Amino acid sequence: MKYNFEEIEKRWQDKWEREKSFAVADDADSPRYYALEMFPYPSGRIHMGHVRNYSIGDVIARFKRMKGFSVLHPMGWDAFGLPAENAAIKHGIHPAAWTMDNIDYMRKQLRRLGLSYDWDREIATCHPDYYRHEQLFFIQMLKKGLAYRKRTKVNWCESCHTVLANEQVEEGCCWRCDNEVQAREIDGWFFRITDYAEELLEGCDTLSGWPEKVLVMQRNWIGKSEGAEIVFDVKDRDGLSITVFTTRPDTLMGATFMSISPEHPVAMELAEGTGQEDEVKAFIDKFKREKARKEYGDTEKEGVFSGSYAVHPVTGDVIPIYLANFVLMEYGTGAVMAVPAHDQRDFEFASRYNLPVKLVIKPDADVDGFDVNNLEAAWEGTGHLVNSGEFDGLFNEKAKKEITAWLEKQGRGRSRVTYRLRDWGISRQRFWGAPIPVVHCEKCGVVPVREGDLPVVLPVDAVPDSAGRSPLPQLESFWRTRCPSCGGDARRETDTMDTFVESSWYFARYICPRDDKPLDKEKVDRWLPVDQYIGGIEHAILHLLYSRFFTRALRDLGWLSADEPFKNLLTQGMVLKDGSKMSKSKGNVVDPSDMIKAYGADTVRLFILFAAPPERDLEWSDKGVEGAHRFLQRLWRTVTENREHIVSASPFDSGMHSQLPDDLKKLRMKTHSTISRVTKDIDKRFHFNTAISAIMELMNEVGAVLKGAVPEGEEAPVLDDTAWSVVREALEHTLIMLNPIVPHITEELWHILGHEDDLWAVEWPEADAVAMKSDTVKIVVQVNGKVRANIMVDAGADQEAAQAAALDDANVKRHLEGKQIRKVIYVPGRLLNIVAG
RNA sequence: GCCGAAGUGGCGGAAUUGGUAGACGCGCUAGAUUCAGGAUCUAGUGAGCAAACUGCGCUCGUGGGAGUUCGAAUCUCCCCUUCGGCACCA
Repeated sequence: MKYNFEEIEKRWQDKWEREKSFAVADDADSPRYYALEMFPYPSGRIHMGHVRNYSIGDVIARFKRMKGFSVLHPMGWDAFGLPAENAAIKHGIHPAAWTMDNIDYMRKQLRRLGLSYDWDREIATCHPDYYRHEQLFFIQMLKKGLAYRKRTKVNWCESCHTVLANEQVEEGCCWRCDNEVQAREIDGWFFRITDYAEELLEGCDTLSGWPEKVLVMQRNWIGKSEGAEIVFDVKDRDGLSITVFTTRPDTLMGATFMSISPEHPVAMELAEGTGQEDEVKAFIDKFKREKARKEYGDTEKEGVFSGSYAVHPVTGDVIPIYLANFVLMEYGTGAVMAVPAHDQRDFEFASRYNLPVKLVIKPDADVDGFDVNNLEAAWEGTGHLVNSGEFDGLFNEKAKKEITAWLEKQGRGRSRVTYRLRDWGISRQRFWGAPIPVVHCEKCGVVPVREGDLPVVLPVDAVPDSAGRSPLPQLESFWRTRCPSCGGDARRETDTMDTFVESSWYFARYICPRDDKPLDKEKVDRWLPVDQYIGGIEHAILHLLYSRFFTRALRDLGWLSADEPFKNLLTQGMVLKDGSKMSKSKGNVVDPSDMIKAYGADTVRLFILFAAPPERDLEWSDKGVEGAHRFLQRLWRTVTENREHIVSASPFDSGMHSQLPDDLKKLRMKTHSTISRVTKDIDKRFHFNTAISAIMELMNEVGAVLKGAVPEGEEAPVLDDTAWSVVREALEHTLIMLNPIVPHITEELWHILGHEDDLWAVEWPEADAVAMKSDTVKIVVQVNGKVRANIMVDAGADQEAAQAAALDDANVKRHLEGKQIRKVIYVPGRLLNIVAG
């Protein structure tokens, strides 16, 4: 009987589809488990990264199902996005048609992998039935102040007439036309994610099922820092003051000048009437040009004197105010007090412009190369305060609090927490996205679309023009509308939402995918948070942070109760070929479909799960795939060639274990220790590679038993009924354990062995403790820490017995010759170490 | 620069709590089968030393160096390399 994987895989896939085998009931009694993989962008074809992601998820889903859980395991499409627009421009096809074609093709590819999805729950985010709910959320967020509109600077390409995302700006130029990108101020929509900064940060501490790496990245991204705001009056300018933010209020007395961002609103005002106007204006212009090019990061620190002075809030000293290119308007207050003695950036700036340096914190211990009178670098460490008047002698960490308190009392400052996180800009001047559901009315201003009028449908009779411009602002049938408030002429918003908005709540929609309302709270609360989320590390910040925010926003709108969307997260590594990421430009792409055609889905799944643990990068190996295929061939032959004997053998009665001959006891021990090992590897660690290798060992042992039973000159093994029973037990458990990994071949062999039930629905086995117990155990004997012998002792042997047996060993004797035994360490069942000298 | 992860045979990777380093797979070598190739099966496969008996035995070895321990891939410290993230965040 030949292993015809193509025929076998198709037959089972058809059956699963026909019978909706993996559809899950919402109200099942059994415990629930929500297994989810990041849904794909329908780019055209699936790639190996998808295969890996979805194979991992499928093993978990199938395993949990066999463990008795009701498993929710859905799939869908992150279907809005720029590639569809590019394809539209290039091929003159509507983004919707292109996207739907891709979805149809990729759905077939996923089905061909035998993934156990509940396809009835499939969603595509470009469908109005999906995004209409998102539009409702938007309106509710708008009413709650969580969505708002503001004017802000963006990357603008004049020749393409569009805003570019940061990642589409290459060295200051448009990625498409190479035109220089300009900074332009335009209106855009934002989500107030900063309102949740603290909660998102604290939430990180509750995510014990997330990789530490991702949590670190999220915490850094949120970037909380605690410090103080300090108000400096500007000299001779009545009422004008500048507020700075600092994390080092303890160094206040060392402030010798002030640096403000060239974008600071008072920059020009400071220069007026001082004779510095021209220089300041030139500097600001230059800064704007360079900023558009995004070159800063390692640009040299530059600045210019503003012409004005600030008054030190404690000493009353007058310090110059500079414009400095490294001060960011977006962070803090856009102005800093410069303490060159204790901040490296200020130190460099001061050195360049010959500004005074005042040491106010003295290191407690002698520091190499530290000279109070001749600083070579800023001292950013701890120490005690000097040159600080009444604060002298304080430890600097304590001084932070005291100085802040002092300022507060004087009304010159207050403690303040700042976050690096900015509000989420969701406006896109693109066509292929969910329309933002508001209208602009000359009388009423910005008015949300009435909830009953949703969805605002993206027209299917328009395409982007050849330059990539969205057709919406020109499409009168789209934008011309009436104001929901006054009924007068109004213009629809033509911006669409960032596609990350769709992926911020799709995991909740899967729970009630056809519901008329966005979310059925009762159902959603039953399933969320997702028990296991699986995807690439590249989403460590964006998608995962947005989803965490959106979940909270939905919670506060009353749509669900969860705080966090994903309880456990597994970030899988990349699939590499020849040491680097597969890419068209490198020409090292391996197409999953080619592999499935040549070896079958089971082989591809087996290889990809075997080659590396999930979180690590995986090196693709054609030879390795062949090896995986060989293993399945061997499994196939072992079962089919011995089919008759196995089928007629009675199931093994575990009560008979003690009466088995040693070789069969050994095989049973292997069977059950493998069950134990595989269960742990899949359930606790997701280390499918070691689970598979353990099953391979079991197969090797079955093979050895069968081979050993082949009489001289014959081909088939000859065993008695008891032995066949034990072999049957081993092989059937092999099929069960392999089923989540290679579901088709195991299902087929299961039926070949006469079973009529579905293997995927069989209960996951428990290891038999009796079978795993052995009468004797092998222990290692060391002399002075070096292995000198392996001996067999009774399983319960005490140290005395083990030591006696060890001393009986010739090699051990030899190494102990002429030596005194000083100490013996005994680890029962493992080792005996004799220390002698 | 800062933060994080990782360095184990020719390769992918194992090693549960500090207890036989190299499981499993790939590759390679030899043999069986074969006209041949492929496939399959058997044996071997970290580096060395030693050995014409038989069984073996011995030394070294997890990026480098120190340390803790009866015992270290595993724990501590220092250094090197690679990858990833952040990058003037005041």
